[in-house]
Amino acid sequence: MQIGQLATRTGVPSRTIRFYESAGVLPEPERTPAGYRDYDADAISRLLFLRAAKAAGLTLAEIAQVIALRDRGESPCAHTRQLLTAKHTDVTDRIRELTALREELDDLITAGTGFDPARCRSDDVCSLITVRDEERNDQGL
Amino acid sequence: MQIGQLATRTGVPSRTIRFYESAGVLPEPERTPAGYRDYDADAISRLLFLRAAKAAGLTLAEIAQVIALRDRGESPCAHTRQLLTAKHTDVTDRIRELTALREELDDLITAGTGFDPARCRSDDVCSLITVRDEERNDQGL
DNA sequence: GTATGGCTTCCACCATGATGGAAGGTCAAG
DNA sequence: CTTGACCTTCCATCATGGTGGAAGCCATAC
Repeated sequence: MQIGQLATRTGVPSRTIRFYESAGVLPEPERTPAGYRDYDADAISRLLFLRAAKAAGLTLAEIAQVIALRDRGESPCAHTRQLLTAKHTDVTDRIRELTALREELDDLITAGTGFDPARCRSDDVCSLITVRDEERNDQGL
Repeated sequence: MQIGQLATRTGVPSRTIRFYESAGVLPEPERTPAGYRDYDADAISRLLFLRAAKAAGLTLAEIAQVIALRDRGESPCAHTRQLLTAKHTDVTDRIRELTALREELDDLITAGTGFDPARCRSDDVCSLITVRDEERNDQGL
């Protein structure tokens, strides 16, 4: 199967598939006499695994580790569990930090409530709103 | 205080402090006649907050907004509260996403405990992850 | 034959969050 | 006066995860 069909079947753009290959996350496939990448069915499960692992929050480097282990004939299960557990710890830490930050935002909101809105100078306000709008334009927020 | 002393006191390299300034996350400080940056004590708390917020996983753009709000804490208004609330919502969304990810990781790890290693030798790279992903696809997620 | 679409490679670029080095100005001590 | 630490600016580079475009094969349809 050509790269376009693999892309269609997995929902991963051809471009990104080539990028994954160049990044060492996917193995180099066979080539047709014309030089086209020629994938077998295994490529689909690999890409689906890749997609799933990314959805689970693993980086490409971490995913590459698991694939490399598997390619050496070892069972990646233990290693994968180790990666998942480490990731779980990371996420838990980040949630705790974000929760603390949310409490600070809570305090700021509470402190802001009850002040006279009439003191709102349009110059001051608009500079904040402007920053926000610029970010929206830049990042589609 | 010069940038080096600020760096020492906050644990943030001079280089990074200048980068933060160029990125608009920190205000431009006063300058000595020689052109050296001259910080006041407020810069320390500002940098420490920045470091904490960064540790919480916020982007510099997001931190810049919150810092701007802190700066304007003495003249809050409806718009600033609106922005605070929006920021609060963003953080809450992020916490929810991370919590979902953590639960997914939890499930993956739990499912992997006592996992039959024989299943790892299927044509999947590691069924520890792909099995879960297939279940999720079945549910239309 | 040629138009079209798909494939190839390579190089560049985007955002994010920095870090490194070069070249030079400033300043206090010896 | 020189040395060395510190400061300045600017440009380049890194890692991450891609996206975009150009130039050029390849295969098929008309």
